[in-house]
Amino acid sequence: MANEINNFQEIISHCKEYGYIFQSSELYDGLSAVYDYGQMGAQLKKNLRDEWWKSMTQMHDNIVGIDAAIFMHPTVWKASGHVDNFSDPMIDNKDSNKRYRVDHLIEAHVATLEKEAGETMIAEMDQLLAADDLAGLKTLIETNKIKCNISKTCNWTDVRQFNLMFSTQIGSVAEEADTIYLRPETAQGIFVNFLNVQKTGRMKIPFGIAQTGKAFRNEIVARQFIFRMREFEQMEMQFFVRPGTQMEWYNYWKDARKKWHESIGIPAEKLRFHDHVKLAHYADAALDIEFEFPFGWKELEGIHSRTDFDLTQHAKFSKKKIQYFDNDLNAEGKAYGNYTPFVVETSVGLDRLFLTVISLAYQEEKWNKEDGTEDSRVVLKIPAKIAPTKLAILPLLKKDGLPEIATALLNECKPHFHCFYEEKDAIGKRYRRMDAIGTPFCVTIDHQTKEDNTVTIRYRDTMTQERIPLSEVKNIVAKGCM
RNA sequence: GCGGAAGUAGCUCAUUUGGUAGAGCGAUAGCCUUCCAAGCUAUAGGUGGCCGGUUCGAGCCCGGUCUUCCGCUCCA
Repeated sequence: MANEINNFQEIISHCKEYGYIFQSSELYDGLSAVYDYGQMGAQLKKNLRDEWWKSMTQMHDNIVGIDAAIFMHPTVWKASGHVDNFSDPMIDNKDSNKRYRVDHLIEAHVATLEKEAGETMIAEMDQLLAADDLAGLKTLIETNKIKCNISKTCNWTDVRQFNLMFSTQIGSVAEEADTIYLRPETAQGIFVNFLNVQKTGRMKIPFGIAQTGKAFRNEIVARQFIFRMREFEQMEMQFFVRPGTQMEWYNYWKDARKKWHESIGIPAEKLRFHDHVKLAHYADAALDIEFEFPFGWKELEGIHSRTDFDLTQHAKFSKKKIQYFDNDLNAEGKAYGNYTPFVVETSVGLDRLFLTVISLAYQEEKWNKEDGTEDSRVVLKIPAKIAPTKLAILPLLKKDGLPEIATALLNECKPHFHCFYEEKDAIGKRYRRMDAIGTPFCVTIDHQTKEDNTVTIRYRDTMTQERIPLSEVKNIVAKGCM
């Protein structure tokens, strides 16, 4: 484990040194748990996003993609339950440093009381919660001598409100009614557009709506590099199904999503399922696809069976009917008719996926050269199809007409994939630089090229090289990146 | 949020008890060489995270603060 932690720090350093990830506002000492993607990182992230987008929307006839706004009507978050569930009064015990949700603490205490006294206390608590009376809640806890389970003391901090949603105002006048939130999840943008997409796209159930985009959570503790950030990007797809079939689709997507991760080079043994025991208020089944990060097994993607909770809630809060008319015939030969679809959600953290790919790709290699001396390199073995730069074009010398041939090759290739051209420094050094940023293919133009129109192609992962026709470079690299 | 550790050049680090900061690698320009970090020359890059205090004098001592990592906690 010590090695792995060490390794994790080296990955973080490497990400910075080679333009993958920088801390946000580093010039001003940084902003906690916010990161920027650099020139290499932005491209890798885009490639991951594109790969996901293609697998969802292009490869499934019945899934379409949308791009909903980050700002949404405030009532959306009341309907979704985020206003109630995302902002909880909390209190800390100063002796044990244990933090409790105030309502949980009081409810646990109530469970030890007589029925009548308990009900009185719950009623009092509800009143205080409704009035946002934080001082009153603390008084309630203290007068009833509610103790911490660990320290067995009543040494409490003040009750504080933690709201995991960021808020801001729309319009220039700061009034209560104008407060809006930065979305804490992208899913609601899909739910509120369910009818728009279904009707304009003439979608038939079962069908899905996919979306990628930023979401924001004011985490109490945000840490572990880009694993838990305050601003992060989700890639999610809501799959609308006929009520009663949700478990079938839940299992379908569970397998489909794991296979997708494997398709971008994540080894199966580094992935596992983790079923949720305690379910969220909206779900009837939920699991995580976990990856073995350098700091342990952690959630990479969530698969949730969200029932009809979200659509029902939005129908209720908007006072509009959100239903689907299903013309398919059931076993009795009658149309299924009107119903509120059930939803199976797949939701990946793009930043987590990025971290997964980088932590798998990062390798330090050592070997002995022919003369017996030791040699080494740091290489990012990013699968070719998601690597930020696909091909480096390197004239062996920057004279004798070699740069001209190289430039012509560059111009031929760059409309098709991302290339990098370099004529400085010894060839070995240039190879190492390409290893460090994860370029899967290098092509070197030398004097022989002028004679027989062949070049050397050098493979990042094996460091082997072979002679290929100059005219084949584009096709070979393009094929290697599929 | 609590506790622990840390912050010196792009990276990795040095700077013995307080006396105005160095190296290796890397980078840039040039020469030479040419298939796996070669050589030579030159150049750039740090108000020691930031603010304050003690001191004749602080990278070093003290306080605060920001950031990161680790453990706990939290994660609808």
